[in-house]
Amino acid sequence: MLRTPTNPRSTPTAAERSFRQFIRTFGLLERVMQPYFARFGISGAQWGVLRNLHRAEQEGQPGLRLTDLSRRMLIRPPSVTGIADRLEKVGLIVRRASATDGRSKHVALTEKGRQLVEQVLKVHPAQVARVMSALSIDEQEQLDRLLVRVGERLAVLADGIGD
Amino acid sequence: MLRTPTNPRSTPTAAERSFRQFIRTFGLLERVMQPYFARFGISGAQWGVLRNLHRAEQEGQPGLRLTDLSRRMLIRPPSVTGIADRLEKVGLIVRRASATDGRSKHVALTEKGRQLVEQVLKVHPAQVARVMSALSIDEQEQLDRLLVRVGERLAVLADGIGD
DNA sequence: CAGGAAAGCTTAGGACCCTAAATAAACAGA
DNA sequence: TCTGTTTATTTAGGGTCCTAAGCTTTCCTG
Repeated sequence: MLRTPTNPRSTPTAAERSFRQFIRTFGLLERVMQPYFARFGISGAQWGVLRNLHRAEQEGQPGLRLTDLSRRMLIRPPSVTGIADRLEKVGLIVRRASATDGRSKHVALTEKGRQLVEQVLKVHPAQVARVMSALSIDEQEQLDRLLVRVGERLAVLADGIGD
Repeated sequence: MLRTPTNPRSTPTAAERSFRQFIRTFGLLERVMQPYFARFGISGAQWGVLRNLHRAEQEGQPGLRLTDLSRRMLIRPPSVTGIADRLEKVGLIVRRASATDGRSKHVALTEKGRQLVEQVLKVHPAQVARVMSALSIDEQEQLDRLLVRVGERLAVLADGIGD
């Protein structure tokens, strides 16, 4: 009844271990970030929208289409619709019809939204550092490079799905 | 209107880059794994339950409590309840009252569930390898070590949440 | 040997992600 | 120009995760 040498359970490969650890660590990250964002009354996904709108503003774009947000955040358009609905309901963003394209809607920060983003930005770098300071700068760069490589592979695999 | 040297946007730190890349890469992973599991009619979370039950069986445990699953999968008990509900509805697992503790319920694979797990296990290592083969074995081990360290830090941070 | 604390599970409600399909507008080629 | 395709958004429905709160059973301490 004890494990035998031929039992695959006894020798997980490096691929299996890193794969599992990746999923595990991400779960923990969500556990930490959710209460952090909750302090500001938002969720992680909502922060993603707000931050992207803020960046766009700083680059001279007064707003973004929902499709742009979808592409930047790597989520599907229906997911963006839902997040935008909730942010609009609490007055952090506004939806406006595009002047040039009757199909699309632009989404932009309200003054209230802008202020919230700036409030979060005051502490956000410290929060990110708090998490990543488990690693040295060199190791952070190493991790980044490894994840970029895995990400590129995943992008290829994700593409090949719609057969 | 152009970026100035003092604009934080111009110099993301290694911490910020690796943090962002981690979230980004995980999103891509889900995008790839979801359709993969869908081929078997299950979700990633459901696979997590089935695989844990299968492992428990191989170690001589005929079933697991919902709380055990919650701890192994790093998710809260109510989430396990939902997943178990759906797996039970399609006949892949069964819930049974514990003989020794009136509070808890044991969950176990049905024959149908066991067969599904074995079917998935036939191709799963290859799928994991397909993703992780973006890295050499050495790099996979490096990634694992880095993620373990970040995970340990996150576990500490997650603990300190319930002030 | 009570009565309160802790443990295990579930329900309720909110936010998120996805796919599939419905609109509506823009585009493009015959 | 007219029709067929593509693009942008939304709706509908399923599955996951969370917190808060309720119920039952067990544990433990006075």
